[in-house]
Amino acid sequence: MDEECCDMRGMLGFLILFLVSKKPMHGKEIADEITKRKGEKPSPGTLYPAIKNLREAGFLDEQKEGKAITYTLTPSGKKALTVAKRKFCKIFLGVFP
Amino acid sequence: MDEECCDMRGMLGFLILFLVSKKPMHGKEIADEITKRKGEKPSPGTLYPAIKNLREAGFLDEQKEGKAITYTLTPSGKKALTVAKRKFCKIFLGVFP
DNA sequence: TTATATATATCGGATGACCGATATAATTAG
DNA sequence: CTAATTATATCGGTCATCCGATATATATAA
Repeated sequence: MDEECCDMRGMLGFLILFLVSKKPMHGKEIADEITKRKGEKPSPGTLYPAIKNLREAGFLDEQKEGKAITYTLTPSGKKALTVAKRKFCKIFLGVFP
Repeated sequence: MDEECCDMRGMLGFLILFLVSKKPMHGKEIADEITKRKGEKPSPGTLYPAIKNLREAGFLDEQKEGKAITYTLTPSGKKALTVAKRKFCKIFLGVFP
């Protein structure tokens, strides 16, 4: 909450699933894409635990490539995203032009 | 985070501003509308402090009517919502069909 | 080889969303 | 009138998002 806008926190796991559904990504790429959309870079302390949670929930697969770890959606991750998208669109119906 | 979907928490203040921008509402009405959209009722402990924060930020005006308090957007609340909507649409670009 | 840059990961702390329970206030029902 | 219902509000606690700082691991540069 600041002077010109309300707090826009939340939905991080959902956003990560959505981004990774578009193409496989490693952590830094996810961070960069979120930076682009939010205008602000998420800190490592935010991003990596969130990725870890999604992995532990079985929604993300990881593939180590050198020092980077590339994430893709698991089948249940795809299902979760489908459900989440439906929920999201219902909650925020009318916001998008 | 549950088994079939990621955590969808967040954006509560934004959602309240958006709902109130459509028509003046009292607390219970806001709760009912959120119930409709989320399929789950927000608890009083969630809703009223969030409304209070928005009021204190100057985004909501209140008008007591019997025991109900009807909320409307202040001019700066309208501005805040405009900014927030732009941010929201950018962050979640591509999610809505 | 060592030094630097870059990607990943964790830590302790803060804040908002969230809960269920409880309390208060006003209106309606009996 | 009293009792029940309904709307608002707070409380103590949990959890995810969020931060900046720090640590670890890997690749690249010198």
